[in-house]
Amino acid sequence: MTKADLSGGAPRLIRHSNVVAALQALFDQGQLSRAALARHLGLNRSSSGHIIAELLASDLVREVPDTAPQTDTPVRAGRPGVRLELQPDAACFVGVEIGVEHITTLRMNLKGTYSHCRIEPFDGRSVPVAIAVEQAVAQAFDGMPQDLRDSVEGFGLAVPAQIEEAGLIHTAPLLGWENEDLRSLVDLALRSEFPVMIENDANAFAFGESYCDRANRAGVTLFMVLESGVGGGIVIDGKLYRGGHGLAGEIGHMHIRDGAELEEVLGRDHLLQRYRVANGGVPVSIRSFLNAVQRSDPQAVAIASDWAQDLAQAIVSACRLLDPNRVVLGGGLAALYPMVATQVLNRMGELQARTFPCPKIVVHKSAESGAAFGAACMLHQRFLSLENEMHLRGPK
Amino acid sequence: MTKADLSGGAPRLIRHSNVVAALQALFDQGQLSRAALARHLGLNRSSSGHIIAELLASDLVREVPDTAPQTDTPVRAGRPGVRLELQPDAACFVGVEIGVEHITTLRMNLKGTYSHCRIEPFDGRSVPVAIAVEQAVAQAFDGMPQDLRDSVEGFGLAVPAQIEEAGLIHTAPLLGWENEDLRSLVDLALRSEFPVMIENDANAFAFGESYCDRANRAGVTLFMVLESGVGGGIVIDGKLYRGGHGLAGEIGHMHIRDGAELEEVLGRDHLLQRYRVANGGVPVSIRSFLNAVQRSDPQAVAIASDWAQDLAQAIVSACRLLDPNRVVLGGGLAALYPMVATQVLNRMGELQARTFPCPKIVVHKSAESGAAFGAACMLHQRFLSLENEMHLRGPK
DNA sequence: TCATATTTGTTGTGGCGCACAACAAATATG
DNA sequence: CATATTTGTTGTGCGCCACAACAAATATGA
Repeated sequence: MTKADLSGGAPRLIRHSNVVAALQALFDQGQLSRAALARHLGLNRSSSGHIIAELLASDLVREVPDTAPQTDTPVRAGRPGVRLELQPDAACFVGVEIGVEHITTLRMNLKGTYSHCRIEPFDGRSVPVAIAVEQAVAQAFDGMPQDLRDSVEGFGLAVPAQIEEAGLIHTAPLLGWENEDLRSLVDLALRSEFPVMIENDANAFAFGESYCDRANRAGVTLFMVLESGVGGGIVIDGKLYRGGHGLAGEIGHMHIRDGAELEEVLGRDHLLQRYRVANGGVPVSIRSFLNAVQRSDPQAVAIASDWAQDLAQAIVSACRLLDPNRVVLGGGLAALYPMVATQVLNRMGELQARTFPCPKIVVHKSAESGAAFGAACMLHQRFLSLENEMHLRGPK
Repeated sequence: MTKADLSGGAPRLIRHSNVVAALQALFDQGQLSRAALARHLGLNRSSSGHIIAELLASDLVREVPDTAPQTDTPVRAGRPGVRLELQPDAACFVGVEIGVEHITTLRMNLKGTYSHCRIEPFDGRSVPVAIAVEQAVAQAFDGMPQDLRDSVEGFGLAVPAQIEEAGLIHTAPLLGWENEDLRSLVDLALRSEFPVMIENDANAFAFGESYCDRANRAGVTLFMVLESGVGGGIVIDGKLYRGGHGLAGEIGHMHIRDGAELEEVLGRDHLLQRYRVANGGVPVSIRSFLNAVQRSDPQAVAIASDWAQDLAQAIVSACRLLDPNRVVLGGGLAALYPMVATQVLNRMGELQARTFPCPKIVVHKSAESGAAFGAACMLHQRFLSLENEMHLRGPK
C-alpha cells in the first residue's frame, strides 16, 4: 500500500523498504501471487517480480505447488497466478519467559506458527540472575538440531521486571533482582550474533496477542493480565508502547479507591482470600471459585460483583487517559469477566457523567505461554522490519 | 515541453521525502549551509545542493545575507558556507480557538513565529455553531492583505469538544453543541483549498507547546491544562496522541477518590469556592488566592496543600498507565504548583510502594493563546510533512 | 471445438535521484 | 605566500521503478 518511510537514502534503501513490505504482506495475507503483491504494495508487476525473484533466491519465499488446497477461489478469468508464501523454515525465533515459578520456552518459524513449547518448574526467588539465564538458554536450545540452530534469527526474553531501553533491569521485585545487566548476561550465554530483545512479561504478552490478531492491529489496545497480580501492556497501531521508562500499562499499581492498589483488589490472591474467609477458611482454587459463581453461589456472586465494580472503575480510568479502542483481558482470572460483563458495563455507564465512547472489552483465552510467545513475536516482527539489514543487499 | 508524466514513480517519492526532511531540518536548526544540511540528512553535498536549488526556485528557502549577525562562530578553516533559512513569508498558517468566553485568532509564518493575536469576547453558550464559525473566520481574516491571504497554507481550529477523526464534533458540553459537522461548516466558510484541521483545545495546546520545545520533543509528554476545569493532552515523540476516539489525555474526568472527578477537585472553581467559604463568603480571584498562599495565609495554605495531595495522586495514576517522561502544567492554576512542589513530590513518593522513576514536572507559562497557537502549529507541521503534496513536483 | 477476453509473469527501455569524483572558489594557518 | 581545509558545482554511473510489449494460461461464449 504505502511504501514505507524512505528518507535520507539511496535507491538501495527503497528496494530494502519494498522487500520488507513484500515480506510483511506475505505474512499478513498468507499467500499472494506476484500480481496480487504488486497491487498490495502499489508497485508495478515487473517490480514485484524482481523482488520475488530476489526473495526466492535467498530462500525466504517459496512457490506453493498447485496441488496444495486453495484457500479461497474467487474464480476469475485469466491466467492463474502462482501463489507465493513465506518459507517457514527460513528462520527460527526463540521465545523465553522467565517467570517466578516457571521457565517457558518455545520456537516460532517464519510463518508465525510456534512449536516445542516447554514449561519447566523454576524457583525464581532463590536463583541468581546468571543461573536463571543459563537455565533458560539451555531449556530453549537443548536438543535443537544444528541446522535449526543455524537458522535462529532472534531471541526474545520476557521477564517480570522493569526493563530499561537497552535491556538493563531496573528492578524485578517478584524475582528479587535489582540493577542487573540482563542484556550482557544473555549475550554471554548465547554467544551468537542474532538479535536479542528483552521485555517486560506483560508487555510481551500484549504485543504477542496483538501481533496475531491481524484484524485488530490498528488502533489502541490495552491489555490487562489478571493473575495473582495485575499486569498490563499497551499496543498502539501494532507497535508496543513502552512509555518513558518501559512502565506503560502497569495498571496494577494504579490507585483505585483510597490507598488500595488495583492489583490488591482485582488480583487472584485477594479474590480467593475473600472467598476462603467467606467459606470458613477452607482453601479454594480459582477453578472452584469460578464454578461457584457459575452456579450462583451467593457468597461467590457477591465477591464477583465487587470485582466487577472495581474492574469497571479501572477501565473507566484508563479510558480517560488512554482512550483505547479495545480492552483485552487475559490471564487466569479473565474467565470471570463473561459472568459479570453486564455488571461491568452498567457500572462503567454510571461512572461516566457524559456518554463517552466505550472500548470493546473482550476476553482472550490466554495460553499459558503468552509472554514467551509474545517475546518470539517481537523478534519475528523485527525480522520483517526495516531494522533487519539482511535484506539490504541482494543474495550473493 | 509538457511533462504530463503524472506518476514519475518511486524515485520521485524519495526526492519528496528528502525535500521534506530538508525543510524540517531548516526549521529545527534555523540556519544551515548546503554542506551542513547534507551532513544532517545523510546525503551527498551534490544532492543537497540540488534540493536547495529547487527550494530556492520555489521561494520556500532563502540565502541569508553575509551582513546578518552570526548565530555562533565555530571559526573553522575552509570556505565558509552560505547560510540558508526558511523564507518566513512563503506560507501563513491561521490558528483559531473558539472558547466558551473568547475567540482567539493568530497568524504564524513559515519560520514558526506568530503575530496578530486577537482575543475577542464571545458567548459560546448562546451562539449556534454556524455563527461561531463565521465569526471566527471573520476575526481571523478581516484586514488581512490579499497577498498574505494568498499565502495561507493552513487553517487550524481548536474547540473545547470531542473531535472525531474527520472533524465531526461528537459532543461539546461547554458550548452545548452535539453531533455537528464542524468540518463542513468550516469548509463552507473558508471556501478555500488549503488544509484544515480541527482539534480539541487541550490537545492543540499540548501539541503547540511540545512543537516549540525542540529539545523535549522526543519521549512522552503529558500536558495538564488547569483552568476552571482540567483538560489534558498527550504528545508522543512529537506526535499528538489522540487515542481511539480523540479523548486521550482527558484526565479531568478521571476518578480520584470515591466518586469525585479530578476536575472537580483540582479545578479553579473548586479551589476558589473553598477559599471563599473559608473567608466568610467574600468572592475572591485566583490572583488573590495565590497571593494568600504566598504570604502563608493558613487557610489558603491548607487548601493548596489538599490540592497538592490530589495533584500528586493524579500524576501517579497517570504514570502507572502512561509512564510519561514529562508532565507539563499549563493554564492559570499552574502557577500554584511551584508553591507546593515539594509537597506534591513527597506525596508522590508516598503513593508509590516501589521506587518508580518519576517524570519531570514543569510549569509552562501558558500564553492565553495556547490552543490557537497549537492549532497553527499543527498546520505548520503538516506543511513540512510528507502529507504536503506541494513538494511532489518541481517548481514549474 | 474454437475464438475472444482477461489475467499473469517476463523482458526490454527510459527516467529519475542519488553517490562519487573532480574541480574551482573561499577561507584559516603557518 | 604556500598549504590545508571546507564549500558549492558539474559530469558520470548505477540502481530502482514505471511503462509497454509479449507469451502463457485460463474462463467465457458461440
